[in-house]
Amino acid sequence: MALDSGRGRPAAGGSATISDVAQAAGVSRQTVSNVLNAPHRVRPVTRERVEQVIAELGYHPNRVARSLRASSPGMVGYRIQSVSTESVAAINDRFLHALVEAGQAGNHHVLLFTAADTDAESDHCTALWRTGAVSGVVLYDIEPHDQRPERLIAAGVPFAAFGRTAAGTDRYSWVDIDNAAGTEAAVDHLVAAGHRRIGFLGWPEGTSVGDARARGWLAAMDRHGLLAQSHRLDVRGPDAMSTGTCLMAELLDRPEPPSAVVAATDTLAVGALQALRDRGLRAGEDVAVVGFDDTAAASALGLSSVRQPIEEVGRLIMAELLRATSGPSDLDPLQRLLEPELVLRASG
Amino acid sequence: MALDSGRGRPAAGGSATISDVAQAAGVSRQTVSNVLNAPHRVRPVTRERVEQVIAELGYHPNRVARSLRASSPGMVGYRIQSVSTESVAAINDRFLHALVEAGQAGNHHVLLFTAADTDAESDHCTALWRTGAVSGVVLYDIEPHDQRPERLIAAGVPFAAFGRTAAGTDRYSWVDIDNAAGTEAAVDHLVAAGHRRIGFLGWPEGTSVGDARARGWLAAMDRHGLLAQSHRLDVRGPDAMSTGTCLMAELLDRPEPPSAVVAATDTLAVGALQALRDRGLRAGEDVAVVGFDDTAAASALGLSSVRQPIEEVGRLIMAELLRATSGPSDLDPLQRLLEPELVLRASG
DNA sequence: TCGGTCGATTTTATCGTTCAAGCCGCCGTT
DNA sequence: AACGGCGGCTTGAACGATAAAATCGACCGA
Repeated sequence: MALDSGRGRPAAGGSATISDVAQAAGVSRQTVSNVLNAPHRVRPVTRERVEQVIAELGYHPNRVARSLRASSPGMVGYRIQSVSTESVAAINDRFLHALVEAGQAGNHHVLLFTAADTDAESDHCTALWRTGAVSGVVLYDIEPHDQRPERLIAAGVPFAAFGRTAAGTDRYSWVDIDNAAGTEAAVDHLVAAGHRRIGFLGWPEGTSVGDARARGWLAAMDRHGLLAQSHRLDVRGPDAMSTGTCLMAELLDRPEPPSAVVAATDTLAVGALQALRDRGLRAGEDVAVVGFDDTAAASALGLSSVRQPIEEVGRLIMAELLRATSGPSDLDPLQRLLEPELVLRASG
Repeated sequence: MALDSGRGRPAAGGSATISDVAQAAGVSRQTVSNVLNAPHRVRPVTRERVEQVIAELGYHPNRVARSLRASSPGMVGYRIQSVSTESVAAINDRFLHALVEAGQAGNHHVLLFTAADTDAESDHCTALWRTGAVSGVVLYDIEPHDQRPERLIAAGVPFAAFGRTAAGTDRYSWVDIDNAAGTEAAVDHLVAAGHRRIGFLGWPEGTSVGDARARGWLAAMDRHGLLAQSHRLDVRGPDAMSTGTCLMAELLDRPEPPSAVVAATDTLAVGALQALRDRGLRAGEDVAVVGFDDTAAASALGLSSVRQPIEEVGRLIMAELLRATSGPSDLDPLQRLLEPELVLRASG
């Protein structure tokens, strides 16, 4: 029988190492390793003996050592944003959950960090990658002129993004929601229900998501030939419930108020519902309201809303990142636009 | 000048290693290491030369290798829960954010994982610890008869918990909110405002958080001698907005309805507000409502609410966990009860 | 009987870092 | 001049794992 060449500590304080198992089973470290990673190379008799010792000692291979050898940490970085006190209906937690779940399926974990702004985020991502702490990072909520993609490309950090910039999108992997199609679907539905004057509650111009949702409303209204009588029903403000209430009130005060509104987020839509209630109007009967994101608030309030397949986005992004980092070489980056889906409830 | 005994690859594909720096600066690896970790041991001239080479090569010490050597991964595990579709106002994201931020301050990162239930969570925590992936874990939302603490103690996994079990709390570190004091404060405030019939909207019995909040309401009502006329104003249901609406409606239908209610969560309180509106009653004028958690929804709706210092909880838990894992030995576990604070708004 | 192939296992080297011990030269002391 | 001490640096070993190469015996065909 062979002797183990490693040190002979008998599994004292910490858990057992591969050398402990090797020694106890009377084989070499490598054979133990093979039992775990390439069982077909080991004779069944030996394998069973080793497996039994592994069970007895409660041996679990050390991830850190494995990562060092494999020069792949099995980690993906993600910046957790500070919680907004404005938005009453966010979905980034759904995204994160999907990311973690998909990562786990591919034997990767998600490592969280915080950063004050996107510049600090880029720096942190770069540092994490340079120190070998992560094999790649995930970016959330990319803006049209976001600096993050180009910075990370310059630093050589592998990444995949939810959302995309205005330019250079062919150079990196992204998954995005067809936000315009979402608001278009909302308008189409409202038109089919007989509405003609359909307002839009949106964010101020300049965000990728907000602009796309506004564009969808505009395109659909135009397609139905309703722009002439509705082009002034497009109102904007920051993403807060109070904004939704104010903007809706403003629209209702018009000489020709809308009979329906499409909101860029559930937060704005919930605010709009409030404005209706303040005037004794009933959502869905007097005025139809459609939100965006299908949050818990929407389902609780019976608010129709456009649902993003955000879990699917998380899965795709993680799968793509793992493919890119563990894969053999540089294939074409994934660029995928997913369709949202209108969920109908009492409000419209 | 000495030669470096390590291999001589000139920093090809990946980033530079400590050996590359040593070779380029004409010193040994250990000297480079000392420049970074114990600068006082290195002569200023040498130090500057090495520092310059470090900057030129863009060298960043590899965390994985460092972790292996130090046998401390610099990671803390945390289970991210699946997102509830019921609760419209959760605060676990605030907790997680605080945790990550506090960890970063102590050079630790948070590693996320998912698990179907608390048993799976315990197993995953144990596996993460046995494989050396984390130096400890954080538990969220401990129930009275939660199995997690004792399981982790049995497995030897270091942890710190938000919340505590009914028994054995002296054996582990926890931070909890004095939930009873929160609802007591709410009742005290309402009594001072002249209310006598004060209802309670809570969860069914059996949860640590829910029971404590109910207990606080009961204790304060008793202390003010109001139980006789209000003991039937305690209604319970699952934590959903619709529940809040139903329960509130039920209370309002009583022959002697409450003039104020304390809710166990903002979700229930928001539902209650809805019930008031359905009957044309005004919150804060006709009926006072106080929620719990001070979520974004509360501030958006002008709902008075009991605010948990959850960021403080996150900071304390992370600090304690780092102390316990990196500390020299087993000091007494931290056991800390924090006071919540009543935030007054228009609803009461 | 000998070279060759193959399967099972061991040996060696390596991932990148840091701890512990060793070496060398300089200074001050007696 | 011999010695101890110390600052500054290098050397060797170790952390725990795995890829690649080497070893060894058995089996096979010529």
